Amino acid sequence: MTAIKESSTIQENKQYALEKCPVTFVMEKIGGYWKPIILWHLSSGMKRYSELKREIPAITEKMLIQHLKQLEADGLVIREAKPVVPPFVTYRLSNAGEGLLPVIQAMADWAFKVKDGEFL
Amino acid sequence: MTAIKESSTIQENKQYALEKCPVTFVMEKIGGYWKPIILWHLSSGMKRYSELKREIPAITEKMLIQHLKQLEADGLVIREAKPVVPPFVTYRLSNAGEGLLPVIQAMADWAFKVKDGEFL
DNA sequence: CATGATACATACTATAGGGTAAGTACTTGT
DNA sequence: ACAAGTACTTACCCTATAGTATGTATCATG
Repeated sequence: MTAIKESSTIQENKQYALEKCPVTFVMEKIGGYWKPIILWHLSSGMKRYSELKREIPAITEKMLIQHLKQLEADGLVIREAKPVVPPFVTYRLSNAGEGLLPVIQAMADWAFKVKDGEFL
Repeated sequence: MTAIKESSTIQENKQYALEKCPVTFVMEKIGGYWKPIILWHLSSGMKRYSELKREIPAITEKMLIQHLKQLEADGLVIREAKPVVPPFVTYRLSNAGEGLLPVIQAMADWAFKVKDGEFL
């Protein structure tokens, strides 16, 4: 039954969030600073690890690989490695990852509207 | 000119993010754990502070007021206080805040699709 | 035999965000 | 006189996230 304790932490309330707020469910997958940027760059197609590194110069390797792993674990991106040397590894969006593109697009639309002063 | 330093922190790259990734611009406004939940609850109309508190039982007063202030500062919600005692304060979405509803909706749609196994 | 390229891993530190607990101001009700 | 309700504020702590720096395996090439 996994009762919810009175003293509430984020961990303990994830179930609550899933039930009551699907938005938070999404934020758990693509929240944080770098994930949306990575997804944004993968939306234009499959990329090598080193390509992503070049296209997002500000990211550190630790952040890049860490978030790629998490996105993979969450089923949003697919990693494919060719057993050659030097390594050849590519990342691309899964079906679920592509399903996020409308979200990304809605965000981008809103951002541009704000910048164009459309809400003033 | 505010040149961008080589050693990059999130702060220093906010400009980059705004130019290159509108998604991050959105995350800066509604990222974090509680903001989307609050917006979600405000999407059904104007609410009193105490109503929000009741509807989101897991949130602490500190978090609630802190994020309401930030959302207000970002122009996403509008605060209205009646000069009575006990205080009567309401919060509602601004135009910009309502402009986020499609984003919220797109997120919710995706979350439900994931839960329904539509991407398997 | 050292260097470079690729795709990572790991140890440590710093900062931001969230959580706990308690206090404040003002007035009505008992 | 005291508690209760509303909308906060403040001080302190703790953890999750981000950043810095360095190390690893493999093979090709000079």
